[in-house]
Order: sequence, then C-alpha cells, then structure tokens
Amino acid sequence: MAGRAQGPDSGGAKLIDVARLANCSLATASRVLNGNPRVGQDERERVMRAAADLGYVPNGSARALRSTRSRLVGAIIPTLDHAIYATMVDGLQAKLAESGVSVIISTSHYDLDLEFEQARLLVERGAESIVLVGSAHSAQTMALLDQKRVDYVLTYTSVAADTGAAIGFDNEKAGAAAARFLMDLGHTRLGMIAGITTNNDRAKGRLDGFLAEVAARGHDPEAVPVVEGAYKVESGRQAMRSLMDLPVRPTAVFCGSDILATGAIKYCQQQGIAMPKEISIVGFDNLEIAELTAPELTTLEVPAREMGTLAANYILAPVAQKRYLRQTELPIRIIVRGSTGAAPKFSE
Amino acid sequence: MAGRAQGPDSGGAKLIDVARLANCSLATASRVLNGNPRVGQDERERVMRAAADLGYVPNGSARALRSTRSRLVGAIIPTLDHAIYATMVDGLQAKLAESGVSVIISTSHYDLDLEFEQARLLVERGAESIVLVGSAHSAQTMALLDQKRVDYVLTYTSVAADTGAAIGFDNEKAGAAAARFLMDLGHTRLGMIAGITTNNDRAKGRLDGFLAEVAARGHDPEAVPVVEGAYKVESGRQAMRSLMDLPVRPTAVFCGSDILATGAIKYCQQQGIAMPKEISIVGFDNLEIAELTAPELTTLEVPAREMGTLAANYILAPVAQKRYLRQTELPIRIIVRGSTGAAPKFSE
DNA sequence: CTTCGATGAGAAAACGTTTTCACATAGAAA
DNA sequence: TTTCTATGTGAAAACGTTTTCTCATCGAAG
Repeated sequence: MAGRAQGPDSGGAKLIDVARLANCSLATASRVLNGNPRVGQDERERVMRAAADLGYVPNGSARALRSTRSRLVGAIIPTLDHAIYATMVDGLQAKLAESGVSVIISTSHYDLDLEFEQARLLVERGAESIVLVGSAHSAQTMALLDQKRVDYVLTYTSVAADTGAAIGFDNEKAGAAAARFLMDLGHTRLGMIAGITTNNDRAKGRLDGFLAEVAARGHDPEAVPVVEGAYKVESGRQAMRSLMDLPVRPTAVFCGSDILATGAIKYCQQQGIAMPKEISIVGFDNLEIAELTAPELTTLEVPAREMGTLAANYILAPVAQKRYLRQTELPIRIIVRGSTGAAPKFSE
Repeated sequence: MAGRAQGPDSGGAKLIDVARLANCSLATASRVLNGNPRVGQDERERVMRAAADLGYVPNGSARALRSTRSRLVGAIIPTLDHAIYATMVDGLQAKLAESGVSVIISTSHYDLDLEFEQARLLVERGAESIVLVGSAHSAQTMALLDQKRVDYVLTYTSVAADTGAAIGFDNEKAGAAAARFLMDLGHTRLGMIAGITTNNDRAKGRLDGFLAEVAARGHDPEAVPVVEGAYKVESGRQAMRSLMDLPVRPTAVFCGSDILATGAIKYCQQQGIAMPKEISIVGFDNLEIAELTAPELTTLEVPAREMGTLAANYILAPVAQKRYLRQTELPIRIIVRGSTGAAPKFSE
C-alpha cells in the first residue's frame, strides 16, 4: 500500500480542468456530468467533450463527502469459500453493478465480534446499505447500524429484525420438510449430520425444524442421533461413520449441507452400504456436486443467487417500495434424486 | 438506495465533537486517532475516551479526500460463481482485512470492455490497487491504470506487463506438463477439452502449451482433437461425447478445468467406458470435487488462495520491496489420482 | 412598457477530515 | 543570561466535489 491513488499533481484532470476546457463554471460542469437538466444544449456538449478529451474520472471521495451518497454497499458473509455465499454475492454484485453501485465484501468467519468490526469498517467507508447473513448478530452491530442509519438486509433467513429487511427462507421449515419427506418414505430411524450450530442460526434452525417435525409425528426427538460437522467433505464422512457405528443404525440421514452429504455418501460407498436400499441421504443447498455423486443426491434447494438479486432490488428500491419488499420469504424446494428411497423392511 | 448514510444531523458524532468533548483542538483529536506520537499522554487519553463515548466513526470519504489514501483495493474477476476465483478473493480479502484494507469486488464475465468499465468505476471509488485476472486486458484499461497511477496485480498468470505485477503460474507450462504426464504414460492419442478460449488467455495458454508439448515430442498437434466447452459439467459431458464419437478415439483427454473433467467422467460412466483402462482423464484446478468422482480425478492444482494472499502481500508491501515481489511464478503440481493410467495396448 | 416566471449560468459555501504552518513552552547548550 | 532544539498544541488551509444562493436574460402576460 504505497503510492497514492490520486495525488495533487498526478492522477490527472479534475472537474475544474474540465470546466476550464469547456469554458464554463465548475457548477455547470458538475451539473452536466450529473445529468442535471437545467443546462443548455451547447454547454452540455462542450462539457461532455472536454471530460472525454481529458479522460476525466470523478473523485468518488469528494463526491461522497459532499453529497452524502457513496453508491457503496457492504456485504459481510461467513466466507467466500462456500459456493452458497459466493453465488449470493455474485447475484448481489451483478444486480447492483447495473445501477453503478459497488460492493465492498468482507468475511466474518462465523465470528460475531469480527462481524461487528467489519460492519464498523463498512460504515466508515460510507456503505449506504449492508447485507448480512442470518438473523443472529451482536447487539453492538445492530446498534451501530441503527445509530448510523445504515439500512441492512438479512439473507438466508426470513426473520426480519424490527428495523432492517429479511430476504431468504425459513430454515426451520426447511428442516421440517426434510423430516416430513423422509418419514413419508416410511423412515422412522432418522439421524442428522448438522453444520456447526454455534453462532450459526441457519444450521441451528435446520436442526430444530427437523427435530420438531419428528416430534410432531409422535416420535421422540431425543432418540434422533445428531452429529455436528464443519463444512468439509471429510467431516461428513466421519460424521457418517459415527452414525453407522451406532447400535441402532438410522435408515435415513439428513445433512445440513451438500458438502456434508457428499462425505456421507463417500463413506457409504467405501463401506459398501447400499444406497438408497439400506440408507437414504438428503442434502441441503443443491450445489452442482449434488448431481455428481452416485447415486445423485436428493437435496433442498437454496435460492442463493436469487437472494442476492432480491437483496439488491431491495437496496435499490425507492423508500416508498421498501416496506413491501421488507420481508420476503422464498419457497424452498426439495429436489428428489437417487439417494433417497423407501425405508427398508426389518425382519424383527 | 434511499436514505443517506451520514446526514449532517443524523449519523452522529464528528471529529469536532470528539475534540470538543476532549477539550482540545480538531488537529489534536485527529492526531490521536491516527496514532501520531507527537501528542501528550493525558490529551491522548481524553481523546480516546471521548471518541469511545460518542461512538465516533470517522468519515472515510473525508479522510480519503484529504489524505489521498482510501485504504480500498479493487478486484475484477470473471465471476464469483467459480470456486477458483471465489477462493482467490477470499484469500485476498482475508489478508488485506488484517491491515484494515477493504476490497471492492466486481465481475467482468470475461468481457474486456465490461472489465474496463469496472476498472473505471474502481478508480473513481479511489481504489489504490486493482487485482485483475489473466494477462489479456484492453489497451484502454491499461492506459487508465497507468494514467491514474493505480498499481495493479495480474493473477492466474506469470506474465507481467511492464508496469504492474504478476502473481500466478504459467498456463502454457501447465498445459505442457499435462501432455508430458500423459505421454509418459504411453498415450499417443491425446485429446483436449478446453475452456472457451475467446478472451481467456488462461484457457488459451493451457491449450497452446498442451499442443506445443505434443509437437515437441515429435507428434502432430494438428491431429489432436480439441473441443471447447463452457465452464459447466454438462458441456464437459457433451464435449466428451463428441471426442468419443470420433473415428479414432483418444485414449487420454486433458480438460481445462475439473468441472469439464467431471462432465467427461460422467459421460464415460454412462457409456460404460472403463477408466483408466480405456481412457485417462486429467483435470485442472484441484477443486474439492476432484476427490468425489469415481475414480478420483488426476488434476493440476491451482494455488488460488495463495495467489490471493500473495497479491495482498504485494499490495501491502512498501515500495522498496515491491520490485522483488513484482513477478512471482508459483509452481503448479500435478495431483495423480485414479482417473489416469497407462495407455491401453492396441491389437492393430 | 412593466412585471413576472422560467431558464440558464456563476460565485462561493459546505462536506469532514488531514496537514501545514506558526507559535508557545521548557529544558539544554553556549 | 542568551540561544537553541525539542516538544506539544492550535488556527486555518486544503482536498475535489455538490449544492445553495444569487443574478442575468428572455419571452409572455398584464
């Protein structure tokens, strides 16, 4: 970080230079470049030409300072290393770019204190809106956004706080749907490989919903073995092993992500556990890999890109419309593939 | 995009408020918050406390305007939807965040004109450095970066332009290594499924290197069938089909990415083409999915995260060190797994 | 003819910082 | 004592825009 972006000498043409070349005042030049209609045709053309000739690039800092509009949006996600989040950001960025709004990205690594620091930095940078993941955030963070009047959007959740917006889906409903789907196939011995639930309300929601539905069907949720694993293929494999080593093996396992599910499938293949004959597996996310396993993976589709696009739409919307977009719950589809089947019959 | 980030009334405490509360001048307050040592102990403490009490958040625009240092870095990548790029950005962002530098991200979708627009916008936002992917960029883009004195880093390539830095690997060498590996296994009937080479010097480099090595071994590169496919599993599948439909089937296929390779493997499985007995397949990237196929995929590892981290190091380095880091060529390893084997013996 | 509203244009203030410059004060060197 | 250097502090300029006034000019309405 050495060398300056736009030194006084270097960098190049400023608005005053454009104005001089176009033989008009600073004010007029500014108006032209901002599309203000109150300026004559010929003047407008002179300024445009002058700007082009000089290769004029406005100074965003100065503009932001004076106008209090930075055209900057911040996004804080757990990590870019998961397709789910990367794709959401891709959608967000693509949509915002259409309107000339830039995205500053930062990662929290599932740490709420770190998230607060990032939020602070984003506010400092002048972000007009901030996109967050999930509904669990530190009180500090919320207070900051509130005090500084930064509007924010929660994604991957449908639970909106009292101030910001929420655009996502209901993780509990999704977990319940998975349980229902498996029980409808006749499975009664269920298990779950959940993502790490600490500081992760999405992982927790899926687990809670899953167990709640089990209870709703009159089964004992306490009897459902649950293993938590980091978002890694290998943890899925190991989690599956510990489930399969249980005295009473589950016949169906719901995994909190496709990555975990893939590891689970891998374990079954290695152990020669027939799928879906002996074991049914359901994933979560519908990543591209869900079609690469053998058999292909039944999974719940997360509308990652759509959440990004909708968050962008909300951010770009005029205040009048905002209240209608404030709480958007997206439906979550189950994609049935070969990894699930009817529960095996037991001879006992 | 409605509602302002830091209005005159709203938002909250400014530096002048901090100064007043600490009973000192604006200058002193500024010095304290910037760690300037020329200020007394007690004064320093008063200012710190005042800033904390008021929840003071500096205005980055004003700071950037006056100091010409934005602490902002831009990154323009083809898309965030490919793990390769997302991971690089993750590494970049993580490293820069340690020094309080933020990353503005934008995507070019492999379009050089769009890339120029994005670069312009980043310069406007005050980015002090810009990270680009590959070595092929429009003259306009290069001229802009040059004129505005924005230093830039090319990644995924080891070819540096005369001004910026390059941190990556040699795609031609990598392609050649793949060819050598396969020929060393006895394969003479090679084929390639390349990524779309239009506006993509990385895809093109891999192809060129592959063919060059074939030629270097005394074979006719014209005889090597090449199919281009978009970065999708399905295009890999289709590309593989067209290769397998050839009158003389290749016995070994080099794919420009693991995604394409995965599609190719899928086709072979569907068609019952034995791997690696009848066909050897080599991928590129070493994505997590490379370990999920059956057999697992032999592939060339791309140091995506490392490139991001090193780009960040370069950006953060003091000018004196920059020249030593300017051109960093990373080695590229071949990860041998089950998808490749000795060439089949022909009865002819 | 006036008076008016509309239109086009410029001068100067303002945005919130950092930085330059000047000025005290105090202890050390002469 | 005088002169110097080092240290801490404040006043005010500066960064490059946007925006608020103010002021002409002009054709239309009175």
